Amino acid sequence: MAQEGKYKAKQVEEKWYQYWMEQNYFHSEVDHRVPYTIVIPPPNVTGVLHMGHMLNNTLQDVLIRRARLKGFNACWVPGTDHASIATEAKVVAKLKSEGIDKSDLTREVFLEHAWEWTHKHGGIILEQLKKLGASCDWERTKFTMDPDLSESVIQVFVELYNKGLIYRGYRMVNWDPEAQTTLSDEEVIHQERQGKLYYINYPVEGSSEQVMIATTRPETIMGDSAICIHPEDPRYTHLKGKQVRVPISDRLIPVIEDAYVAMEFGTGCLKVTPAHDENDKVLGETHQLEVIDIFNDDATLNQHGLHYEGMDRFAVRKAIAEELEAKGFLVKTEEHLNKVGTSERTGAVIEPKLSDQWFLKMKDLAAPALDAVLNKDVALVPEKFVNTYRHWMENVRDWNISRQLWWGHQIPAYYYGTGREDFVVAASKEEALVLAHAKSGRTDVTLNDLSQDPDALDTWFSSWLWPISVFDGIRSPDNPEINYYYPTNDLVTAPEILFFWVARMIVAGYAFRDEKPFNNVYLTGIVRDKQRRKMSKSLGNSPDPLVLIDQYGADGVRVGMLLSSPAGNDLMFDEDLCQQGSAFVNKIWNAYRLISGWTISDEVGVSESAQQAIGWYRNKFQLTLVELEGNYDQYRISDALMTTYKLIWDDFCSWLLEMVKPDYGQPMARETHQDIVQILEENLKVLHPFVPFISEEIWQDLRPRTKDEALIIAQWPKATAYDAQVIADFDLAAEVVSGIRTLRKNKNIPFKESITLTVNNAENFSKNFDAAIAKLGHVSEINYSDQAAEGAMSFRVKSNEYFVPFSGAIDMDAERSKIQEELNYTRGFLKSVQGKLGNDRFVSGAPEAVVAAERKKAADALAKIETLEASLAALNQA
RNA sequence: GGGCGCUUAGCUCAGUUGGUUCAGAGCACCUCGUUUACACCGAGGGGGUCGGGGGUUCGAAUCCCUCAGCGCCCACCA
Repeated sequence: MAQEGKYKAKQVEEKWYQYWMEQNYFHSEVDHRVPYTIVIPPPNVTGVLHMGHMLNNTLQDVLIRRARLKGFNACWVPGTDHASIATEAKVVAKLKSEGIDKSDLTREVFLEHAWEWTHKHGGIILEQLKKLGASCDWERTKFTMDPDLSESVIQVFVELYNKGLIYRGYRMVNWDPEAQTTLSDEEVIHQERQGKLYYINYPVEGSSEQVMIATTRPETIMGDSAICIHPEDPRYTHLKGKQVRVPISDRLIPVIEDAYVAMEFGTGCLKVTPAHDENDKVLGETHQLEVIDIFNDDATLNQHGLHYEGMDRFAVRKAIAEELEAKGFLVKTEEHLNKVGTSERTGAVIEPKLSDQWFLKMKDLAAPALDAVLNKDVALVPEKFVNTYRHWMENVRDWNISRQLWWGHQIPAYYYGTGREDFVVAASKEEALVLAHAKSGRTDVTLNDLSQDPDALDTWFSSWLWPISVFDGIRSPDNPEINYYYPTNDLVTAPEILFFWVARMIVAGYAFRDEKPFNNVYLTGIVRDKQRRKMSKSLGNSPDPLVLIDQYGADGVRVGMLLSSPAGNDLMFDEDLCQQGSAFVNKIWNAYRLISGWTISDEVGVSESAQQAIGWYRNKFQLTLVELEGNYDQYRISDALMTTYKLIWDDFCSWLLEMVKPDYGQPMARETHQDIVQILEENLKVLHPFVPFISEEIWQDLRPRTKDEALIIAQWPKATAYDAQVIADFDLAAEVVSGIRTLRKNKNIPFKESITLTVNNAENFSKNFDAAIAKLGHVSEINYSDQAAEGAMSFRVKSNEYFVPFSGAIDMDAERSKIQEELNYTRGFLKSVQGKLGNDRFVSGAPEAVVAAERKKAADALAKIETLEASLAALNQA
């Protein structure tokens, strides 16, 4: 079918995506084939597509489509994450805009709102992925709060608790006063902030002396329980055993001694606030100090804050500093740069807070997961992340898995009394009751007496099971699906969640299936703008992916994303890349237009140049397949794309099609056309993972295809042996063509005007591509001669010299100086090679092959000098 | 404060075990070219003392040391 006009990406893309869906090509079921599985990093259920998703999912789609073409049973499981803190925050904000406060609602009513929100916005992002061409098995779409996945989470919690790995502890945790929940250490981002160091005097009881301490948080003096000095600090020996009076709150607190204090920092004297600092808490325990929590959950001061009660911590800091100064306690302040922990989600400054939380012991669980990565059972790509991973795993701390949120999996712990240990852990309230009876020894406890822990689990406590739970491998560990699809093959995700998610999935894999969750982890870079800023909504520097797709087509955007994204390196995104992507798509389309527009004839024979060209391309294609294999094996996807890009643009379009193209107005031999179509079809297969839509469009347009013959499920080109000599010979021929073109350009010989070409030193010239050279150089006749032609322009390729008679006046001087220049260069080159060969240490020290290569170079250079000298002499004679 | 990594053409990046098939690719740029698929094009071309310095070696973009700049991860010094 002859094709006319521009390629209409949008129409084509909608058409084929719909067709693929209708034909169910994306769906995978257990069968006899080898599986190739990817589980998607589940995006937030109410999130929208951003550039990071685009990159990530394009990569996954490339991998899955290639696997499908290679005959694997390709299964890409999509889904979404309930993202407890992010989603809850959105719902809270939405309610607030309607004048509803979360605290006015019961848990049940709030959850109704949350579900409503989820149903309304949930899955939008998956619809957006379809626009990109993502060939996910949509029938398998999962959500981390689906009933089966939720059950898996609860089951795992109960199991780990029963094994003694989950415990409830009163500990210092990271409190986000804005979201009013705790955060794991990983969710805390340390930022450098310019702050102040306040020097404050505490009066020593029973003396007129004062002792000066340094603190960055003067507002916490209300919670002070002691002053701490180093036991060997000579400056403070006299304070031992004394008491001091806390300014403003006017309480007496002891002076304690502990080697923890750094004598050289500040004044070497430290105030101890056990409720609000991790280290102080340890000191407090060692020295049995009082714990005074001065904050409410929203980080305003409570009754311990005296007249500051109800004020925000930062306002108090300022106010209290003023009061201290007014009362003469504040000695001085200094500028001080310190690291402040902030919430990854809300940006609020983290408040260390003592509270009851649930923890998972990580040390033992982490061991097999660490080994797996170190011995490359699970390969991280690029490898540099292994170091980071190891460091984290070797120093892994217990995981705080409880969150003071409602949206999520409620912790399956049930309290039956007021004592610290009056609780049981069970999958259901009914089971809990049985356990409660047993544990308490009381049979009068009823279901109504049981109250479930109000906290929800950390989001990652469900997503760490993802590769297992999507195949129901927790609840039913022996089902055929999990046995078939697990472990999955590749995981494609961002390095920022290496610890949050990837590491924990590996831990879960070994903990619950005694097997890794995936073989390879491909860590993509972060998508940044041209100024290297991370693309983010708040900066407003991120283009809308859907707008890009609208503008450049999904194929164009996919190519654009992949053009510059080596594994692990950040991607400097620039819309020009999409431009380049759609230019490539356009190029493919136009090549097809050319091919489909040719007049075919049974009357004409196959031209010699076409025959030579097709022979060459088939070899070149095979070589390229080998290269592609290498690119993919190393997850060098952008290299694989570039390899394909050059194959199509340069080899196929610029060389092959130009060589087979019939002269103007002439028809093409049927056989040639068939060969070209067959070659095009093989090209489409290697193109398909990158540009699925246009490749399918052309494939389907070439000839009618049944539903079993779609490109998406075609067979990857078969690898056959190729002749490297043919490729090398063609490279030489291409250089000859280039030589002719340069000469034409320099001498202003228009292409229309045919030339004759004389090859000197013809025994070294491969005649395999003479017709191709003639076609591309518009050469009417090729002669072979041992002698330099006279009255002709010349150029050289390797050891051959090529002459083109020139009708116009020859610029003898220019020719002479050109040859002279080359002669000088070659002589210099020979000299350096000879110098090397004259060096005994080189000849004896370097490997023989290297020395031999140098000798050959010398001989070649010598021969070249001779021919150059002869040419020069001939020129001088003329 | 500790650990890891980066610095190669105007831009984004390749360069596996040190050896002129290693100084490359794509884009951008310059020149010429549009009745014959594509100007989202074709042909041709210019451009880097491989961050600075030192060392090892017959030979270094590649190995070692050092300086400068950048990035990431981890970390409780008030």
